[in-house]
Amino acid sequence: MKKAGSCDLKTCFLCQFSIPEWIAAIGDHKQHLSYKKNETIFQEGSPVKGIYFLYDGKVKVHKQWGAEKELIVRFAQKGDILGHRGLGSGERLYTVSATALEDTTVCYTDLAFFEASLKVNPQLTLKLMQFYADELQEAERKMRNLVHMDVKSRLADALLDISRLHNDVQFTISRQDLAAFAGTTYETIYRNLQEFIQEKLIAVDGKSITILQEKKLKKYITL
Amino acid sequence: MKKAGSCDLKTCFLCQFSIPEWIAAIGDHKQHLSYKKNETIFQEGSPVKGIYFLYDGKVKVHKQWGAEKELIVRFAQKGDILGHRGLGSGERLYTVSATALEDTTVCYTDLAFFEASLKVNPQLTLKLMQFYADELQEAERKMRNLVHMDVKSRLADALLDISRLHNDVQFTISRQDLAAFAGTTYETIYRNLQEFIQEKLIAVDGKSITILQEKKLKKYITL
DNA sequence: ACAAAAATATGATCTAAATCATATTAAATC
DNA sequence: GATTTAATATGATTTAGATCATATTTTTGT
Repeated sequence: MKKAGSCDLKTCFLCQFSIPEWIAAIGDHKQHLSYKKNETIFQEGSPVKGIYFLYDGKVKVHKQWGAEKELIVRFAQKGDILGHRGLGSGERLYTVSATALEDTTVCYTDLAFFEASLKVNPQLTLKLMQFYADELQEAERKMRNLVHMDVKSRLADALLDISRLHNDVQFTISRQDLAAFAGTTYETIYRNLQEFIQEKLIAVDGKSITILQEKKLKKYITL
Repeated sequence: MKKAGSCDLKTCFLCQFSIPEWIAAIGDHKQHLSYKKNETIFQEGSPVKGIYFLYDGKVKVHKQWGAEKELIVRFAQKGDILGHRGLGSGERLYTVSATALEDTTVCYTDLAFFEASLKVNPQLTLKLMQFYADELQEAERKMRNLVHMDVKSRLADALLDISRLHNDVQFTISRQDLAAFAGTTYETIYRNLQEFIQEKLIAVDGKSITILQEKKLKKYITL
């Protein structure tokens, strides 16, 4: 990680929902940081010192299990807030890790300033609350999928999810990460991807995946 | 469901975190409702008209899957807020159902009034946000458990969780609900409960379960 | 109080998906 | 640019847990 210039004060969640008078204060407090691919931005279990906003690049938010196993909880993109899970009523520890999937720059705010921002900007608090509600809905939907859907359906869901995020039928992701996101193993993802390719629902070229028949993929989910 | 008297204006989440001047307004807007055991308070997929606060009784918050299968996301208790998952940025539909596990009374507020309350009481908004953060952490922890822990460990976790909720090593729950909470089937729960009984970690009498050795149960989780 | 429905108990069977094993290829690092 | 490390490919084997089947007990509605 190294420090870099400053951000445009427009893009991130914090700037977008703060009152104009507060933006200057944000400028004073924000730090611009950059991370290389595969670098850890913060680690599950370590104390929360601040909140991050993704400025450029791609980040996975994930939980570790032992040495080998992980679960990817979310992929974050430009503008997204990172580290807000630490704001609960319990101990202030990150409950997830964040790792750069490509070279990434983020804005960083220490916790005290972020909490001050919440006090000053009711709109920000409200939006953040709404964002939590959305994430909670999604987490619980995924929980249900893990319990009641088979891997192939979960893979279909994951692919559509990632496609929606990228706003493109084509995107790039490792099988490993896909497995951690769908809540299964590499081998199982490999086999089910093969099936989707055979059925011509997707096309694959290296790490690049293209969704060919969104409709049919969707049918796997409502089963 | 039938309407009943009014509540004490002290217990619920809304009253607890609103400024004193607002309490009168709450009194004017709140409705006291009562539900019999097994009655549905609200149903997944139906439009959100308001927010509920559990005043007395016990409620399960759950997602349906097809006709037979469910996943219990949370057990709610006195004071707890219900229906807040519907406050996300998307369509205002309940994403879960709430069903009374015993005779229950709740306070009800229409959505407009609740949103007004949020505007008037920054403290309430902040507390609600914190509550979301906690629930999100918990949901994601459970997701990880579903992916990486076996049923026996998840059952141990569920038992400890419920015990913590009731603030008692003894509590009452159907095997069916236990299965839906641990994300597995009745039969598997039955068998694993037997094992715990054999190992003398718990004692069971009808629907009543007593945790005998909390320490040892906990060990199952950190595996 | 009684019939119908739901929950529980328990064994037998089946299967999806995890694990293991081993090449091959691609990517990062010094 | 060579070497270590990580990701991918693919078959074989194992296993946890779901499903099925059926009997008994407990609840609940009328």
